[in-house]
Amino acid sequence: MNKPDEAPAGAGGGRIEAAVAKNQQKSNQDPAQNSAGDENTLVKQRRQKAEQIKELGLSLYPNTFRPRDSIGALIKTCGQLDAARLESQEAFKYSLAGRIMAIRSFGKAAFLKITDRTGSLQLHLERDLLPPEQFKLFKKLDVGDIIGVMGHLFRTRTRELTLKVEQLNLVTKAMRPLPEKFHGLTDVEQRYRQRYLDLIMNEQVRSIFQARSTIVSTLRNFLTDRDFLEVETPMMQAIPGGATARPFETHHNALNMKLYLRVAPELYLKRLVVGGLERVFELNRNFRNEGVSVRHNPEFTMLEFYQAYATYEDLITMTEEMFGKVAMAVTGSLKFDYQGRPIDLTPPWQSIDFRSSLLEMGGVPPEVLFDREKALNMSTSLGGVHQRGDNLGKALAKIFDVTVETNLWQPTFVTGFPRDISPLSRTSDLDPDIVDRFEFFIACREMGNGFSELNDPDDQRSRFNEQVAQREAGDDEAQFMDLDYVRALEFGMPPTAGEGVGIDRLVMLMTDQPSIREVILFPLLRLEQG
RNA sequence: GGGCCGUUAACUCAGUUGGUAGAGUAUCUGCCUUUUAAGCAGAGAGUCGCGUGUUCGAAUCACGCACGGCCCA
Repeated sequence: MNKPDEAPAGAGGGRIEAAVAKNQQKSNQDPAQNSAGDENTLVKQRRQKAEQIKELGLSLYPNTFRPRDSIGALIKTCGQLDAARLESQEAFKYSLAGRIMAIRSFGKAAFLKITDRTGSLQLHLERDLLPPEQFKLFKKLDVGDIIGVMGHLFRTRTRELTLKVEQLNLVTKAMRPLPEKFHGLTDVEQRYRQRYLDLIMNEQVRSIFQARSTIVSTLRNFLTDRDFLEVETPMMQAIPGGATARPFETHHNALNMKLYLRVAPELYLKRLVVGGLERVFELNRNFRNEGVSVRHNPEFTMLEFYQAYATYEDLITMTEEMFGKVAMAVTGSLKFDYQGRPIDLTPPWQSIDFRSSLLEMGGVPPEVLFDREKALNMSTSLGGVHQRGDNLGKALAKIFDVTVETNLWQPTFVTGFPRDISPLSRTSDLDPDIVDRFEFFIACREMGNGFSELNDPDDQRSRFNEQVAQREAGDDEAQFMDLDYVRALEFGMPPTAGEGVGIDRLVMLMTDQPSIREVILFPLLRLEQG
């Protein structure tokens, strides 16, 4: 590890390492230990049991048991068989591994419940059916331990499918107790900090992340089926670009170079289109240095895809299809409820022009649409915060956010965005003030953004210059000049349409979750204190 | 950044007007070979988030801080 005085001069490395050291000091405190260093009694008792298991000649963490079956598969094949049928196949042995979630012991017999990745099953242990040392082992087991078992299936008096255990193996001893079986873990903070416990205890949480995986693979298949190439472009960028957002800064020691975490992959993906990869996509993380809320996490997942010889109108159709595929994969229908209100993804979705939406849904007087001062005044009176240099488009966008967006429950494309808030979009052939761009909204949330790409290098250079001027005027979300990107366009980019979709918000929609933190396994939290 | 709410045993939660800290689950001991949040009898378990103040006395009141949640920006 570097000592602070070895950090490159002027890099602030010493300060960073000091901060890290401070953080580590804070996080070193074990929640199960008090200040005297004594362990919690429950942990102490489990360690004693672990010692007793070792005295039986057993390892606490053997890696030898291989379950041949899974609970889910077993329920699928035998879940419908009656008691007589199960009895007739008593010679058929199953081998399973899983975590003990409940123990109901009667002294000389017991029922356990174990869970594996595919489901839960009840086990029945009888002293007289087990080798004596394995029954001794059972007496030392706790809820939370992971075991491997072999046995045959039967039905109990209440007809529950149950495995009669003929062989019991300890697979992994748990030194800490699980949360209470009935209420589970409900403390939101602890659920996020100790997501493993949340996943053990709450089946609905597991199903959210299974749905997330289904969504991501559905999107991948959708695009690769259409001949898109999946690529990975830099997350550490010397010039952050592709979105209006404040970046995180970092530093590369060996190169002594300031780097930014990307706010979007856009400019790199379009360089690839210049390079002849006419259809590309990237499904990966972006980082934006902004606050945390039910809709925002500083790192979030975005899908961006680019198709040459297409327009934003083509993407509108494609988006409807793509979301339809995802909804069918997750909910089995294009119609489902989100937070108690119906959503219908049946195409075509409604579509509205940006300015018209302000007039019709936002109650904005017509004269405000083309007057920067009036628009800024109106935005401010609605609670918007503006910098002196803010242009008409920015003012209108803020007004849109508070007046129109809140009405867009059903899926809606909004088109005709102002040019001055779209520095990477192609200017409309019909109106120089607007661009060939759409955003789409579901459940009053922006779900994605697409446009015909600006491929005129001179126009792009002047748009960057406008952004630089805004940055110099104090807008730290304005974009940077990227001369290599302009140079790439000078080699010629075919007319291209591109789109970005916020995956976390899509997962929220499809899994009916109100907060982005419920669909991110480890959402950003402040450091836990000792 | 602002407002409101929360933080009590491993977990889920009570805690009255300020008067020595409670329950259920889990744990431990004993009984129990078809239970379903198994049951019965007994026991142990606490830095009441942290700090300062008010008070004879603070989980409880006041102020500050930390962490989290919701709303707003």
